[in-house]
Amino acid sequence: MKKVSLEDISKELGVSKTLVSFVMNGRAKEKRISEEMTEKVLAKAKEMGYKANYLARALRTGKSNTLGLIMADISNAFFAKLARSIENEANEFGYNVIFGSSDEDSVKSGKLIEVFKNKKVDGLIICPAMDDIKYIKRLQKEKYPYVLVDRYFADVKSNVVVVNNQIGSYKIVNDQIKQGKKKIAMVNFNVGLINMDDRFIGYKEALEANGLQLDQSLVKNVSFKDMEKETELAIEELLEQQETIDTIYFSNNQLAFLGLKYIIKNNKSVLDKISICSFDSFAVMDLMEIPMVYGTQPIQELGKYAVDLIMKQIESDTIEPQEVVLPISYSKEMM
Amino acid sequence: MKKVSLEDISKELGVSKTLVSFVMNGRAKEKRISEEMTEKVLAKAKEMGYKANYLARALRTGKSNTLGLIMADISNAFFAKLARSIENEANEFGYNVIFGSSDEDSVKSGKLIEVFKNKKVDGLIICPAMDDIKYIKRLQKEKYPYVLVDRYFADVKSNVVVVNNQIGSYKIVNDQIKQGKKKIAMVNFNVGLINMDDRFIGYKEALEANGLQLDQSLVKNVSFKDMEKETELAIEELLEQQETIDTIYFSNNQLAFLGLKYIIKNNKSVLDKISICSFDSFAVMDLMEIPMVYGTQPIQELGKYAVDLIMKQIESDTIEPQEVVLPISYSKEMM
DNA sequence: CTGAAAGCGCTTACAG
DNA sequence: CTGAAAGCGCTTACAG
Repeated sequence: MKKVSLEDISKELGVSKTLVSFVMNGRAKEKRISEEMTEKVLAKAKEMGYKANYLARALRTGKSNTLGLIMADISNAFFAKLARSIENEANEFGYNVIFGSSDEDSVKSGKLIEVFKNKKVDGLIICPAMDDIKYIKRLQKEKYPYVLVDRYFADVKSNVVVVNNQIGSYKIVNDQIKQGKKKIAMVNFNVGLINMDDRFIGYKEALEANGLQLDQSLVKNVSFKDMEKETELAIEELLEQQETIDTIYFSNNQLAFLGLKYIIKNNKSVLDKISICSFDSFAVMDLMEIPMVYGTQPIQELGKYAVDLIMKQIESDTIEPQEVVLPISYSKEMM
Repeated sequence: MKKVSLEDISKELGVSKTLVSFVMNGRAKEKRISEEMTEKVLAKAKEMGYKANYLARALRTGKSNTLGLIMADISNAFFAKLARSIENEANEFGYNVIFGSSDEDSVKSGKLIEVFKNKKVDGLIICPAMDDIKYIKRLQKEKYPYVLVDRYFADVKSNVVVVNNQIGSYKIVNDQIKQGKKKIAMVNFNVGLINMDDRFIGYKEALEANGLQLDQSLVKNVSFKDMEKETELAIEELLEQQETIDTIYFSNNQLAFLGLKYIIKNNKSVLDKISICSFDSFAVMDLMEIPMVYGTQPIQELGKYAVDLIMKQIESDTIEPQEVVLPISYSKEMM
């Protein structure tokens, strides 16, 4: 392991740590340290293979140049891409990212928040689980820099970066109706997350706006824990009423994936009669033979804005919480 | 932000920091601190909302309880799943993970290694890019705990966790031949990575073992940087000779995805004549109408073994480098 | 232009 | 059983 410290260099050179520190941090000019001294220090540092210990610096300055990222599950394509986008933007500011997955479990996210704070991350980017509101409130009170991505809480004024779930959902469902569909089923997450709720509201409003009745038997809710099984069950139940259904609308990519998988395996021909649409896309949707309508979230932008908002907070102590709402795009022209 | 320190508690209670530290670290019994004292400290700590500053602890103990993870690109499904597996296993040991993507660029991975080391991660898990061997050699010399995943270098004895690329590849190609295919094209990465090389070797050996000639015009190499364009070009060139081809074999999931996308868009019918197979799978392969043979890597195990190997190194200073080679599984029974 | 010294918040020999 | 003190490796007022 490395062990050359500032002190080692200063001793070698018979100068103070202060001087070496200034030089190593590029403050030589500012501190009016002579050119030759600067050169000498730099040369010696290189020769000895000096590398600053960021931990020590962080302890002293209170800045770790590390961001904490908490998502439901980094192995999910949406979050994986989000993580990458956040990583890239964080790098632009000289930051690294430490991450953790909550599995939509508030106990886990609570622990992650705690640990990351104690590791002195300069800010937290969180895709909060349902019951995380208590932690978020505390962060808000402590003025700890954080930003919520993908989901948020109506009760806490936060820095937030999300897509417009309601409008996006409305458009997709409205498009189905305009195409003549009248019995549109929805498979949704029941994790109590506002983004999922909004997608449901968009669905409902599209129905209403077109004079259609909301039929609760066409709305299926699925939990995170038993996602696969419950999605399959939901599909089964829906297919039992298949004469009365002409569209199945999935509220996110995972549900769409699981649902389609089940349909294709067990009852593929039903796809001739029933349209599929999804709020969210998964990678190869458009490689499949099944025509589908789906939204695509601007993940790059979500990540970029999230980091930018964190940085603003880190740089200036108090800023008014900002809400960034981005539009989603669609797989084909819709009205 | 938090600011309650050990000292604050010790002052409140009129005891020493030492005592408080022992109690907070659960060493009260061991240090024979009285029950009541222990209780008092714990109560006060809770009351004041004390949280240990891990940075300070790390600086003092030399252990940060953080692992550095460097992959080509965390947004790639393979690496995303690997990251998750590593996260889970690291958590078991009380560790967190800081990550970075190299984009197969050795300059980037070099920087990441440096930064993570200076942030004092206790170990590095690396999916090395082609020219990373120089960094790996240095880590080896410094006895810095690290493990290579997915790829390795024949020149440096390292802790390594990989799949058996050569055998896996052999089996897939051999299976095609047994099914009567004679003209098997391969689309491969030319990033100079040993895992990719091994997949090519497996391909070659399967041909040879079956008395078939290697035809270089059927082997297409693609770079990481222009992956999409070059894959499309490769497919185009292969399809020009389509009378002479009966299988296209992709050496990883990304190439398979891009290649299939292009084929489906531009020349779907060709799939009636040409079989597709892939070393690696992507999520929805088996939802597609196209029959495919593909391998599936034991990603969970890769991550688990990687962390376990790192932990062994962290716990005992010197261990003999170990190589863990895991088998891949296949989408259907093969001979 | 340069240095001595304090301090960030811990842990851990050492001493009693 | 408990405490005073050193030290991890930095940065930064303060002084000259």
